[in-house]
Amino acid sequence: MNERYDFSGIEAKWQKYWEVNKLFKTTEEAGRKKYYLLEMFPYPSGKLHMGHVRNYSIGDVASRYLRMNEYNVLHPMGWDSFGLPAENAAIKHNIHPNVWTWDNIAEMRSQLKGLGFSYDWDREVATCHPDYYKWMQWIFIQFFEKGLAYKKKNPVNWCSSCQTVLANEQVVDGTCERCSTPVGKKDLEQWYLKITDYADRLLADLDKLIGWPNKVKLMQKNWIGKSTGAEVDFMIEGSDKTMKIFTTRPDTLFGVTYMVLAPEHPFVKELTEGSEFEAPVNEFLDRLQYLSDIDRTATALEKDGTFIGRYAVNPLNGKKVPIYIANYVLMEYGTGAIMAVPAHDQRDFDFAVKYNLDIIPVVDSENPDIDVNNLKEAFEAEGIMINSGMFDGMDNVAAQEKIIAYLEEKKIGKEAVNFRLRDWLISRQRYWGTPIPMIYCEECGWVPEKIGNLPVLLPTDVVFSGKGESPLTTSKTFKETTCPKCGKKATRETDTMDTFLDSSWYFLRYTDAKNSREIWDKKNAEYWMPVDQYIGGVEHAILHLLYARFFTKFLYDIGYCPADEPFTNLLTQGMVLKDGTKMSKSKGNVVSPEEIINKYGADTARLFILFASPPDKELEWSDAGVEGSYRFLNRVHRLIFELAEKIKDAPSGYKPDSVDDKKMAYVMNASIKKVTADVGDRFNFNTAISSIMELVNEIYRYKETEDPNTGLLKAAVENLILILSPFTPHICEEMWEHIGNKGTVYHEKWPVYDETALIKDSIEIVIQLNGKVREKIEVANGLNKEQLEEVVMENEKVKSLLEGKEILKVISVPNKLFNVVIR
RNA sequence: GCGGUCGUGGCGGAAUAGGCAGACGCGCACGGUUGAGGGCCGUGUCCGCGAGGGUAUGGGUUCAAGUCCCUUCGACCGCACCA
Repeated sequence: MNERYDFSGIEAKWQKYWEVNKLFKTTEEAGRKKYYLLEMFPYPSGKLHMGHVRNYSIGDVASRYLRMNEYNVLHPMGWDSFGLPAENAAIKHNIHPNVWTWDNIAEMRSQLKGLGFSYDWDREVATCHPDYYKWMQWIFIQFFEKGLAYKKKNPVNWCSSCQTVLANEQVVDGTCERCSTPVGKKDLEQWYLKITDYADRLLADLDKLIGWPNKVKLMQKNWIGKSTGAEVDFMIEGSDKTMKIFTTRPDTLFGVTYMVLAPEHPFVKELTEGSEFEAPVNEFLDRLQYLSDIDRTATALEKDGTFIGRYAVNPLNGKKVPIYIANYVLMEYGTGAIMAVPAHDQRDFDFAVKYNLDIIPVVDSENPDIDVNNLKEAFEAEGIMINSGMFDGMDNVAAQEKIIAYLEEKKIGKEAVNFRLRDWLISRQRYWGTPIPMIYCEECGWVPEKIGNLPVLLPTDVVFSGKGESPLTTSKTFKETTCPKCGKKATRETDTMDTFLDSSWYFLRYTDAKNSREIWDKKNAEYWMPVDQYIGGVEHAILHLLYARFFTKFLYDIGYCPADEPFTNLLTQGMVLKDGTKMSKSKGNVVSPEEIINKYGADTARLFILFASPPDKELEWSDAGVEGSYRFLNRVHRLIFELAEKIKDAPSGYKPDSVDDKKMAYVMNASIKKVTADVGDRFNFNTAISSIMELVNEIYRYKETEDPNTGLLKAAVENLILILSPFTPHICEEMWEHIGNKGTVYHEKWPVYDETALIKDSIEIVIQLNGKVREKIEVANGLNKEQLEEVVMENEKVKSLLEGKEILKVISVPNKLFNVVIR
């Protein structure tokens, strides 16, 4: 150790030591308490950004802390390495996606190592590696064989810029989540995963996830969007068709004054063909088609529709009501058709007002200010049934059940549940993804590739046009094959999988990353799963986390995963901001980790990023703050360098005698306690670090006192290095060695604090009058209520404050405060 | 529009179970060390001369409120015609 803090020398030295000694290698050890700590793996875009540094610094502190607490910690890292940027780079720079991706991985891996993160690199995975996507294909085939993967033709979201379809989840405000291009519709035959079969479980099991932020659970809940109600059949006059609708308000059935079909509903054409209404309906449909998805879903969009010339019959009261098509009814939700009750639904109300349709109230408000016969807006609250025949007078909530029972009895409807969640469209017309391992045979239909033939390798003889169709179709060797079932000529699926599939199970592969015989040894999954702590950005609250839960449940069902939820605890870290906004190239406010590491070292970068803000909140980047962290490490370094000689021959025990000794011992033990709680229980690294700073300040003070106890000084120095080591491991290794230790601080046990040192002889008591602080006094520790009252009342200042006042009440809180209520 | 989170010094933030508001750090000021600068060390730093006041706003509960309840204002996030 030099007198000067040579961070680059220190960091290179210890990173090499860790690597040579395989310090972070983890093996399954039966009987030892395990902890699976996982950070979201990155997309290898080129270089790390500050968000990565934050994510992985949080994880690394937790990992190192847990290891010092003798957990067997699985802390892996890998690459979410399929995806569009590689392909776009290929088109732009004429470099193969494979080359581009692996170059980036090499660069980012070395950056991660340069930050000193304690990963077990022997378990590294990359989703673009055939050893990985082989098992991705295997999982897909399991889905197919269980009937959960299917192909259907449907109008799908199409991004004209990315030239591919998008899942519903990837459409944000009507635009592509990646490039913000307005998303259009295209009728295509695509592969889907039947996530809707798991909707109920995905919803119900959210309750089990007590270690997840409520915000994330709520977002998932809303996304799944379960609503309960009824399906009701309405006869269409002069047709053999029945119009099936879904409603959450069966109690309002008597208030139906018109019906609406979604414009895309298949009935529309049939019911209008050849009639005088065909022309106006087609005109309306043309007008709608013209609108983009954004316009169509905009809030401000006015209700618009047209009568189609047909009538439906209300099965409860036989009433004839007109059928409309309207822009506010969606084909994708429910049955694509609704009953309209303008009196009790605001959308229907708006539409009825515009087209001068009847408004019939069937629920009366108990609030006298609301006249349901003269509504200014829909009355959507609860009330008493009216105009509803045999149901009149009932409470409308109770009436829902009764009406459903009646519908079921008459076989005109039934109780029904609807989800907002749709099946997951997983086909992508792109190259850089896992080939879908399916083969189409004229005789046998869609047949999965034989397991023994996996992986279906990505061909390399392809053309990257970036246009419309999967590049795989341009391969001369890929498409033509034979049917695995009947042996006849057949063709391969040329689409690839959405990369979100790859990331839906990587955490399981880490448990046995190099297994070439099977996806993983079930014993390993049994040992490590579930992930105890998952850490990543909140931007994955819906997509990735929902898909990962879905995969885990499926793999659980087929016996490959011991847990039916993947992540016990979830920490969603906040964004890294600069000047109040997200760092981005276009804003020119990016601070690169590389430049910070070169200037101050990895330890300073880690320390600052953990100190500046609690992990789950946003972090405002501050160059001055980085300087401060660097200054602190220098201060620690100087302290240890100075004291090393002094404590060399110090005794290993100590007995605090003087007031200074006791204070030193107190701060030392309080810091250990605080850091243990903040890191171990709360993930509040910022306050842990401030407590370590207080310890450093106290050691600085104590060493200058008259006769510092060298044994105590030694203990303080050792404990300081130990509790600081998860945050800034390199400098701590160096200091640990410098004060005469062999080996690595990483193998040391986390220090325990001495509770007795935290008991002070005397305590400062706050004295309040009517809740306002008026005086503070020192009293002996441990006085009970009565003793405390006695001491306080003897106090001269208190006596004078109370003079001439009437004491109404006293509140005595031992070791804390004393409040006198006076008049 | 609906749902949620959150408003604390000049700044990042602390106050973990209702009990001393502003820990720790940044910045700033002054002093020391130094040939100077930087670095380092020390002192001070919510407002007010003071009594006192103070956690966006106004109210409530309580002996006691940053913390619990309600009002208003503001910021941010998610969803957005889901029948």
